[in-house]
Amino acid sequence: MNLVKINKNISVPKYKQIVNSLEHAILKGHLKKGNQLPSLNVIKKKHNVSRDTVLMAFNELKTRGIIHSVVGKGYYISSEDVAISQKILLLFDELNAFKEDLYNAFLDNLDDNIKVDIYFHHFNPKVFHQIISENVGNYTFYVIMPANLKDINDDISLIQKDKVFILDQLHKQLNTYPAVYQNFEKDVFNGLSKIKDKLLNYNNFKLIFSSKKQPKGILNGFINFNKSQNISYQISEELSKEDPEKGTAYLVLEDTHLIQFIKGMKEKNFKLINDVGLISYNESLLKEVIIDGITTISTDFKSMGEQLANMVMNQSQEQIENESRINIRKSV
Amino acid sequence: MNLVKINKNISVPKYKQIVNSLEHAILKGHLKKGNQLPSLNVIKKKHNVSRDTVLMAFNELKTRGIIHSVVGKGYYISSEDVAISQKILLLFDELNAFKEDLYNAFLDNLDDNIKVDIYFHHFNPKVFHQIISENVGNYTFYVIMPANLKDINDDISLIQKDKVFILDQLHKQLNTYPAVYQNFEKDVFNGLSKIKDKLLNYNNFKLIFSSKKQPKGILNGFINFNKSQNISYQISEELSKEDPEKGTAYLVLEDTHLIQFIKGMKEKNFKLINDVGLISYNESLLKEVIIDGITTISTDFKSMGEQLANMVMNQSQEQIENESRINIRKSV
DNA sequence: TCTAATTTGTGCGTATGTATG
DNA sequence: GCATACATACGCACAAATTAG
Repeated sequence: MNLVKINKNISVPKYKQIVNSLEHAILKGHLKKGNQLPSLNVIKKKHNVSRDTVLMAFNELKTRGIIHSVVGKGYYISSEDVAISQKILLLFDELNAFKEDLYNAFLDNLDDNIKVDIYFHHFNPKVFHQIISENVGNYTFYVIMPANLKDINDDISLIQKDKVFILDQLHKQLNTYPAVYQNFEKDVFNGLSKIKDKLLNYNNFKLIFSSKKQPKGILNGFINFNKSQNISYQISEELSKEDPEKGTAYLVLEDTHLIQFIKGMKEKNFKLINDVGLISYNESLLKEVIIDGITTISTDFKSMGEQLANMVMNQSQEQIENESRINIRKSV
Repeated sequence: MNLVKINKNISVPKYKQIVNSLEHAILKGHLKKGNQLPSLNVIKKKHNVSRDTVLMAFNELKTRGIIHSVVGKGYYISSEDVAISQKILLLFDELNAFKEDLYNAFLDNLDDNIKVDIYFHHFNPKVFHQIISENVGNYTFYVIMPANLKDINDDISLIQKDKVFILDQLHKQLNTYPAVYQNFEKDVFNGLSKIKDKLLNYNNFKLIFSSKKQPKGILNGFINFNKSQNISYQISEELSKEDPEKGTAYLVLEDTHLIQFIKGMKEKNFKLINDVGLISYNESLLKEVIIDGITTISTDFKSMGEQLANMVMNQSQEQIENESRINIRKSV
């Protein structure tokens, strides 16, 4: 068992590398309370470092109460409570309102000694590549939201495998990584199924879907639901001038389209439920009080953050399907 | 391998020649991420230049994020992207929806070769201190949103003075720094003045103000306005069970209170304008379509981001008062 | 534990050329 | 022509971190 690893070519000081590798060995259970450490001279010889360098490392561990020394005998593990300060790289797609709940829930459920740095790839593969390649080796864990980016497997595989966690969209290529992901197809299908009676009152169901940013699962869930219920449906990138059309229900993904829809409704003097139906994607505070409340199908961002935090801290390798909820209100 | 070339007879400054030749070496693949550079003294001796000249070159590369240094060890390549000309540290208070417009406008108006890293201090002075002290010397510019944090002058003064820009709240202690700031007192006073006729229809005006997070200027502007118009007013930390009260206008700062207010209104069967008045602080997409639109007084976050970008790129040392708008709708 | 060598980081003083008004 | 500011360059001294012997 090689407890200590030293690379003299990197910028991390040698004594710190010794500390780090011993901490790691304790964390992995290779060193237990009461175990004797290799002597100063053994490490010195084996790794070609100065005796003082090893001593510096041991002194740091001693002042932190993790090891103790017995004169004439050696150094022994006195506590397995290493509490090493961990750093997490959190790579989001973009900064938007929905990140707030997720990020705050993640931080709230992490230990205080864990530091989180946020980066954004803005759906740009080059930016993604650069962020990963420049930070590989600098963090304890890497939490990555790939969004709709494909062909990022090469980048991610630069990182030590058991340090990676995937968030939100879990593509097939990333299927081997632990993840807290959203099953969009199921979320939409199940959400819509819960209000299928209401939806059957409309003679058409329209999805406003911009394929650039949104996960394809939403599209599939929408189509599957309509086929299963024999509902006639349409898919469109944007709201057209004719929208909202009487007798039609709408599933609207972006809030800008939501606004546009409601304005159009007011112009035409349409009433929700009576004339048109409206479902919005992803919950936000204010949707509860728009008109008589807008029905939303939404990722539970708070639970996503909580589960992610637990997963990272326990170094669990599961793939957890995160919840989605439908908030049924008087809009459909 | 000769990484550095200096010709003292040409007009290009020596330190720039060092920068150029190192960039060239990275482009040619002679220097890779993690490689150690020759030490200051080695280059000094070999090329017969001053140690300060080499230091100047290394400092430029450091603020661009291309190399980093470790005291007692040396300089190391941290990024092979030599196209990056500047790196900016952007220190926000917290991640929330309002940062979206600001951040995107900032990025859109910056040159492509400028990199921006985001940090959050979460209103915690210790976190603030740590972020500053860990990153001093590593960035070309530092954009800081102090929020309501006081006693951060010592931290900020660790940074070279002409590299600092202050955002949003400009306290007296930070008065000497360039800034894009909000004059909250004026924003509120002027905003309210524009609808004073409407406000005079109510017999009381209430501000829901939580002193922990919100800038005091809002409070002052509110009080000044009411005194100038002889309007009776109240200030409260939370909405009480009696709220909303008939005949009273409300200025509500947080969206959670906004929701609470509207729910209370519906329970009591109150109508906006007829029974109560409502003004919300800071614009967001959906407020336009809540009931018949909610009047908002709002910082113009987009313009804030634009002005900030111009300011940083021109290294302008002004203090710019950013606009605020009142969006008059049918809620008061 | 002590000494020594090497490294970066910082501050101060000085000198020179160049651009600006 | 003169005064001023700024960028460039050099030299020296000392502090703090790293590593060796």
